[in-house]
Amino acid sequence: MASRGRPREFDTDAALDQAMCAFWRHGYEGASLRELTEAMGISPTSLYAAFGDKKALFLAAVDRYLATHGAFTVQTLESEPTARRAIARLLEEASEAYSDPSLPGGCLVSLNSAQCTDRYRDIKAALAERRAATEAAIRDRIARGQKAGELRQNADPDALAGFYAAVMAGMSDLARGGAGRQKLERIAALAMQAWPSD
Amino acid sequence: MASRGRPREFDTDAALDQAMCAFWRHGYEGASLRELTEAMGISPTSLYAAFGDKKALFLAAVDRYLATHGAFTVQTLESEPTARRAIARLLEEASEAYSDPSLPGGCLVSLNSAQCTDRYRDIKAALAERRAATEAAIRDRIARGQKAGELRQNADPDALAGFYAAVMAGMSDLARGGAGRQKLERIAALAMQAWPSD
DNA sequence: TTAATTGCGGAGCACGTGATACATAAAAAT
DNA sequence: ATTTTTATGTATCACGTGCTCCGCAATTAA
Repeated sequence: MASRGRPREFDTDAALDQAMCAFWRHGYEGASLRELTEAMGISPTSLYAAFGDKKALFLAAVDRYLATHGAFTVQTLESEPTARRAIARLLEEASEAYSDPSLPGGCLVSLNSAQCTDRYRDIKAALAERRAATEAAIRDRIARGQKAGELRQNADPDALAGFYAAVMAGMSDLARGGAGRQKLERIAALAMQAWPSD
Repeated sequence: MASRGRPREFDTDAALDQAMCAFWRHGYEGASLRELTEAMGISPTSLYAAFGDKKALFLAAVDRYLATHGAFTVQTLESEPTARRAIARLLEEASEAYSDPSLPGGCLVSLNSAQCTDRYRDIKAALAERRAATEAAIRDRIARGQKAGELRQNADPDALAGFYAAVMAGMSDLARGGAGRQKLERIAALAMQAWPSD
């Protein structure tokens, strides 16, 4: 490999983590270049050389988020034996993750979907894509359980997925407003009452 | 009355309606002075003379919203005979209101609670206050129904209110992302499955 | 040693923001 | 009529934004 010129004086991944936190805390537009560079510990020049522009940095931070703090969604859906237990644990994991006092609170993707202005339609589109992917993953997991005979045949995986996606969005929203883990867990428990028995 | 000097050349209420729409569409920070003045059809000077500053205009627009498009919440909670029917219709009304194609979509208060940056803490606080009031109204309606024997005694009005507030926030969020009335109504119907029978 | 390549920091650019100063216009009070 | 009060339009202001230019430092290639 042996890069030619002067080597980087900062760790790209560590800097990206800091950028992710800044975007998580203040949103895409709310996180100014000044805040970003200060959090990352680098100068604007280095930021643009390493990541392109603010938009590209944000998208990289979103991917980073989905690979770390947001990874529980896909993982949980895969790791439980039944659809019902998968959704139940998904909501429990969300309750814990969204209310973690050592983190900005809520879901980075949900928050930025709501926060981001129409001015940046490509970013909104990218975020909408991720959310749609999550909802699709929920739907697929439910449909799989239905095929396995866990749910009654007239249950609607699409409607259920929409419902649980809305609940998670609402949980993220409330968490951002200061709701604690216990409150989120109560919401999660009540949401499971909507599960079609038999 | 007989105001002393030169009379206004524009209708204050009509201008406020336009400002409300602009804030609803683009959020507090996203609605620039230029957009506001163009929508309201007045100059910056007139705006500041009539409403104070951007912050005061926004708060006035929020009150206007709650008195018009957002009035269905309180009204519905009061006008139905049982708590269950009140909540059910609340969600149905929200499905319709949030997905109205002739309006910006979602709830102005929810959206701005999520959109508004930490930079404007007083605005966030004012919005949080309104949301808390709505959740309290839901809780009170449920508690009233419980006292009337509609719900079983071990039901938790506080938890239920948190749940339905979260569902409404999620519905507003999804509506903003383009979800139609049918999708919201399915969410509403599933949310009612969480209602404690007997 | 010399040249080429790449990263770094500070200064600063063009632009959009919320908000205002100023002169003028239109009404009531004297 | 003259003065006083209020509203309006234009032309800005100071500031923060995302972003870049330029001179220099640090490394490899020849």
